Amino acid sequence: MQAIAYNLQKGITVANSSTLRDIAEKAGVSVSTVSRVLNDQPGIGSKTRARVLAVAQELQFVPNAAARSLATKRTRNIGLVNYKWAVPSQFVASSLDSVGIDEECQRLGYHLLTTLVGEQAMKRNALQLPMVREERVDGLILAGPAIKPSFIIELYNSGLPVVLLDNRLRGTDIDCVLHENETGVYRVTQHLIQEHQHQVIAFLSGPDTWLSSRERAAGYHSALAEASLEPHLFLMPDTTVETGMKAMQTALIKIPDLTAVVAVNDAVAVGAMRACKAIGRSVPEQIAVVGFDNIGWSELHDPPLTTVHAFGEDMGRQAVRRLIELIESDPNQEHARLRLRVATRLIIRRSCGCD
Amino acid sequence: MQAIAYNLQKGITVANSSTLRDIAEKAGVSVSTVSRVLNDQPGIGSKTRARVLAVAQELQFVPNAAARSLATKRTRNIGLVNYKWAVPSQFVASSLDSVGIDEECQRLGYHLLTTLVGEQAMKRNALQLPMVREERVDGLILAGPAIKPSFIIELYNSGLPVVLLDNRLRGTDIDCVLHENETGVYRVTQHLIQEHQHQVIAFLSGPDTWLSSRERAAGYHSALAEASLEPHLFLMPDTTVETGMKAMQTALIKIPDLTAVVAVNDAVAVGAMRACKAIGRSVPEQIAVVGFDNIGWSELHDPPLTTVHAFGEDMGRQAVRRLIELIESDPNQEHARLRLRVATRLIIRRSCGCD
DNA sequence: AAATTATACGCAATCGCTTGCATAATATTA
DNA sequence: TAATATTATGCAAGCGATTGCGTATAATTT
Repeated sequence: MQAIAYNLQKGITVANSSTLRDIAEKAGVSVSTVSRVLNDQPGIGSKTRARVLAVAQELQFVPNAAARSLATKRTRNIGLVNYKWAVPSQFVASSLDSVGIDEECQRLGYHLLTTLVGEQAMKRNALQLPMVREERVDGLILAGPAIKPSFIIELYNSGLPVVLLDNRLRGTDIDCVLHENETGVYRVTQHLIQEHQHQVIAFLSGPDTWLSSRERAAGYHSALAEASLEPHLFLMPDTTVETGMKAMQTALIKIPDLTAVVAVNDAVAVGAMRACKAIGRSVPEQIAVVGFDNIGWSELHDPPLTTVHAFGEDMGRQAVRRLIELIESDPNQEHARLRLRVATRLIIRRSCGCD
Repeated sequence: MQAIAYNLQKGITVANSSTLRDIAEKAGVSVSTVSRVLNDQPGIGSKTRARVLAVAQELQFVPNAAARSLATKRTRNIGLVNYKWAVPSQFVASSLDSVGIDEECQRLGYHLLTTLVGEQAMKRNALQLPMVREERVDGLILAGPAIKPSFIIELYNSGLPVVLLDNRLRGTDIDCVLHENETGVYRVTQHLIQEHQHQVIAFLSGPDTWLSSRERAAGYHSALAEASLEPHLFLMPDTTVETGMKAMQTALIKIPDLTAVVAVNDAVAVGAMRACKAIGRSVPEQIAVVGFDNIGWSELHDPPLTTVHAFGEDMGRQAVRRLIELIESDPNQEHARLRLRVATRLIIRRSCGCD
């Protein structure tokens, strides 16, 4: 093995980055002038301004976050609160949100503090969240339907800007960004009905306390109602593959002539397909199955899953934009509540019967 | 729909949390005394101490992070740098690390700043990372094998505490925490040889620049050498399902009598199985396939994947512990480099031929 | 040219907490 | 009991920014 020569110089710690004072001295002006120049404030002569800017450039000045925060009461950090699923695979769908969130933060010069909250943590007061208590964030994105209403309310009432991701709170005007759940499921259900002439279609739904479940169920219902078909709804306590399997088993027993299933998400859909396979019913020949989310694995399944693509990355981006809007807006000035919807797209593959 | 009544009081913004001064006045002592009490420093009478503590409790005092940082030059934030995969599904395996990282941070009173760096960002100097430039973190966890050596070196040389997760840099003494890659793959390969009498076994490896790939390949090699079998190594530019499929196709053509494959990770293994299915070779009857990671879906695959379980959560936890150790240790005092290995576990399912 | 209004800039306080040093209070020793 | 060593506390100067207010210059108006 050949030794690799890196230019190691640990210990020669990087020089402390320069301060406003350094710039001020070198440019022969006062600290406050420098501050004003660097913050694009008016009232500074163009000549001075140029000189200061030049020196700042030369010294590679970067403002110290702590000092700035202390003076301005703003951190330029935002917090992302995710639910800590007991089952790790549940994280999959939301990981894409994070990508969008991260990118948009970077783009807008914000930093992202993340944290997971479990059932345990949600029993305590939300203001006990470390990042909130210690005033480390200017605002929060609360992601997913599993964050408890009381938790949300506590944060919202504290005055901290908050936006909900993939969730909403009835009776409040908390901003949120959501998938077009209803339309998405409506379309895929309609597809089953119109293209494949299914008559007996079940819906495997998540908890009724989750907005996305309710809305997706609504989409299912309206598609069925439109075709005068009878709905069959199955509620599950969560939306994992395992739960999907169980629900599907129940469904198959309770509805002998079942020919199609729309699942509240892809994980459940996969579970449903496994259940079918387990009792020897082929998908999609005997039972059609469709999902929601379009997670990576849905394409690789056999048969490939027909599903509704959720643009998680865009959702994340929108949430960040809105949150920063709230943060930077004048808190005294009333602003309209915003509910953003991000469109979905039908992804036709084979599990619906298409080929 | 029934209206839901929440106790909304937006605008009644939470009272600014109390400061040292508030406590000092109420307790009739000086600010510095309060500070000393709250930081458990010696030299304060037990009586005063008790009184201060009581008042602090009563006022629900929480120190302001910005002020504290400004004074101490420490943030109690650590940064997590992840590689921004082009293919979203690549995120899956590392998502578990994050859980451990987050938990351990919370436990130790630190906060987690996360960011994704893509190829683009890695071309710039690592010190340009926003969270580093603005001194928002006390240390960094650099996760995954795709972070460029030059990037790592730049950070390390700056004196910022750094620990590598699932990666290592030859010729440096940068701390890292790693899976027991070699042992893990050695075992699973041995299993194929000893329990299933395979003689022609290929290894589908990731880029040779990735430590985990090299080490896993080494495990494969030593198991084969031990049994005097001839190795067949296939290198891939990345480790997605798609790449795995392609690599497997090549392998099947180049080695007609191939009977088993060990994949550098589960995604690749899934790709390999798909390739087999595509040309009608059954797994495990005609070709055995095993993986590494034990991601959620590996159990659900048909056949269920035999693999090596990687304890990602523990890795993350260890990384945090070590990083904080570095952060809080005296920077002048030399400390030994640490390379932590987290053991793996063989998960026998059906894709190897067991039942 | 004197008076008035703008324009540029500096002074100094402030944000909330830490910490070296001085000093008052108490305990120890001779 | 006086002298000395301890212990407990306060003062005040930072840390690195922002910002209200005052003032010397320059520009404008009579």
